[in-house]
Amino acid sequence: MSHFINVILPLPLEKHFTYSVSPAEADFLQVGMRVAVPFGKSKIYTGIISKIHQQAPEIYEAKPIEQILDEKPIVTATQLKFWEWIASYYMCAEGEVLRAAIPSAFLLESETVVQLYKKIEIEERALTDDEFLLFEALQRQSSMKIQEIIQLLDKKTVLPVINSLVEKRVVVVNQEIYEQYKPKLERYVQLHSSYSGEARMHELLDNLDRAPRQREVVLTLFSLSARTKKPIKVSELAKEAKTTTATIKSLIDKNVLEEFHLQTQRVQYEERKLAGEIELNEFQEQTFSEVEQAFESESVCLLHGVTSSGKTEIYIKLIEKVIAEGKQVLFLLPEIALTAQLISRLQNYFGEQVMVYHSKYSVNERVEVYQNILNNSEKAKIVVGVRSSIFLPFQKLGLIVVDEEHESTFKQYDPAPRYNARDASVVLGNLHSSNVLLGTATPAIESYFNAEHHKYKLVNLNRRFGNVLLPKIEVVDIKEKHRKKRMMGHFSDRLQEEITETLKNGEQVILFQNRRGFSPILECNTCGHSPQCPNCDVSLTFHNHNNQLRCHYCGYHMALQKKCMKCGSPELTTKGFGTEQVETELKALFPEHKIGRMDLDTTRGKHGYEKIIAAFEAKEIDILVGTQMLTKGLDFRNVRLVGIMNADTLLNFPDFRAHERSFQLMLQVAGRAGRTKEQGLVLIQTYNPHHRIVQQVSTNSYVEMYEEQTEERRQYKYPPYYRLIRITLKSRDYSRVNEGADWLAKGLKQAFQENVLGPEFPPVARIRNEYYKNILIKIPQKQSISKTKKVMERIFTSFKAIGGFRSIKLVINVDPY
DNA sequence: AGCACGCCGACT
DNA sequence: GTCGGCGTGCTC
Repeated sequence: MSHFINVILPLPLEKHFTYSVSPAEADFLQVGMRVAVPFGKSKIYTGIISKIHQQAPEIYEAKPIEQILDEKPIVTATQLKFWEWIASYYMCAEGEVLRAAIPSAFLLESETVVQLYKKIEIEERALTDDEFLLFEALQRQSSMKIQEIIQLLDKKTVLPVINSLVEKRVVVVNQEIYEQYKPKLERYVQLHSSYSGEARMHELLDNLDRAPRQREVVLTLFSLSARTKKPIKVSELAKEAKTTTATIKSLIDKNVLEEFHLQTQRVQYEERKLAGEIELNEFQEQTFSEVEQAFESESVCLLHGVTSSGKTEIYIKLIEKVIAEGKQVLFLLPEIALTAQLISRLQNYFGEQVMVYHSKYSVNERVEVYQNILNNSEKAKIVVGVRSSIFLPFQKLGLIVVDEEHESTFKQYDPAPRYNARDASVVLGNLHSSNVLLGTATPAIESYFNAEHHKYKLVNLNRRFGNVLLPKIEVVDIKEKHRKKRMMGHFSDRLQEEITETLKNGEQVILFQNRRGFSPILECNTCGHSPQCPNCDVSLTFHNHNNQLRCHYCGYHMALQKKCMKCGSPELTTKGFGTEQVETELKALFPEHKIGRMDLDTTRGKHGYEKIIAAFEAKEIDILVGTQMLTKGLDFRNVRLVGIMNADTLLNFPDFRAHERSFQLMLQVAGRAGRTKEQGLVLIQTYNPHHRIVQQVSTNSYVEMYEEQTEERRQYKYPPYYRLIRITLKSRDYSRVNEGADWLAKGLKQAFQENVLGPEFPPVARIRNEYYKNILIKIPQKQSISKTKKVMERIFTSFKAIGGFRSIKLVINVDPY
């Protein structure tokens, strides 16, 4: 009886692939293990076993596997079910989910390398120019990857060259497999075995009489090993003996010492004192028991707690209970870098039981976190991470906390799977029979809607911690201020006044400037032309710090032009203003105060955020100017004033969620003010002081905002009443996109009638020389999602069957955000 | 996705 | 006339 396995490959292919295995292999293998398999002509991929069976495929012969890569499964059965759900709900291949779900170091892949054939005696004349070039290069470096050869020869098709050289027996082609995960090894030393025994030791010390440094090292080693009984690290010994590793090395070379390696954990935390018990105040206590009660009847609970009401303490108490039951906890955050404060609070409380998982970790660090969770190790009881942490191999998940649940960063945009970690964690919670807590000061309309309609439980907490008053919010009408000439640049007299006042009292100021739609561009005063990106349909934005014009979409950049590129006029102005301009104006207005800026430009690099935040906390900065980043969970004690430079750019964004987002953003920024006893102040500068959202922010009326917004959404058929699926067509060929989009929209309209919108060009219709066009499908609540998707798939299949459309890429975004 | 096969334009 | 471009099809 022959045996087979089905394998998921990390490729955007719908199917699983079947390989043959020997009876012994079949006996050893388990679902969830990795195998290396040949795929196509010459490539080797890592796949995950999804099924072990004995049904021989009928129409082809299964290839045998190349290699078994694991001794036990690295993917759990629950994960496989979860992947299946993600793939079907978000309309992508399971292979794409696999790519996103496990650390890339687990997915070793083969790469074609070209090497010289052993004994080469060739007639150089028999080679073409390209062949000779490659031959020469291979004499300098022993092996080359295809990509390197493409660069070397500067052409796209290099395989004919290589094949011809193979035929001429000049080179050979090999498949090199890269195991990417390298355990971190620490160097240890011990006395060489030949020196055991007292006599030999004395002899050794005598011999080292003339080398006092080395003698010292040996003596230190004795005393260290007597004290600790543990293996001695080279670095430790060097430090203790006050010598360099070179001295130790010479002892190793002399065979006095013996070197060995032990695997260590890369992800380590310094030991810290654990914080004591957390005392909940009366309102937190009340909320805590409400959440617990909620979990008795419903597995998902939405915690709506005003900013700085102390949600974190409640989370901690809940987590504590769950880990006491021996279960694991997943704590999801929108972005790690911005929430260092929260992480250290969790670590202070739970110590080594907390593990952090995010994209700035190296591939190796991620493997270690993954394995700790897989083994349900004590070090990974609580996992704090960004959206991709929903894919970690939890064994027994007891609670998922989604903090700042309204954040759009929980939705992955590119590449597939385009999942929303908040929504997916509800499904994940289901698979684990675990509870899910969604926490935020400004719930997403969808979440609040679910709570209202009894899908989730709702718990409110509307007291700030320590009974701090909510900040006073004041709206400043800048249209009027302009009329009365009370503006200095972008600062109203009112804002200047309050900044002065705040600084006088030694308190700090935060100024918020939305970047979107406000990036400065260069414009010609004579003809109105502004420099465009050659690859995308956008104006280049001006970056002061390096005098460059830059494209946000493709990264194209050029030096700042002195003359208009169209008419040659030297009169150029920068239009629009961003954080940089705010900063410049501030420096002029408050020259004697330190001003800091926090945006994408200043926070680049691994510790960019931390530095600025630390400087602000240490009061080295008086006024902090920044973008969205400022809204995320930062807890500054000394901020009295928060200024929103211009609310209108947020409100006028062309998106059905613009109002909801503006409300959330403004309220979140406002929450940064007055976190201690004194009441804070928020000034909102706007041209539309009577805008409903501005009013609702100033009175902190979430429910009112929710009701108005849902009514609008109902009327215009948007979520939460309708589900959305957006299809984007991409192609280098402009007319092809148009034709394809029209065809597809027509087909979809036959099935879904008026619930198909478009096709429409997005605001930026060309990116990296590819044209984009969107079609939007609205799905009424009553309409079955799975049937809708089936119909869509069918239409896509006939779309792809049409000759000219095959080169058009289709991007499907379910629940776009 | 990656790679091979097959068909048409700009160069010797 | 070929070389090199990309459209088309397949991968267990």
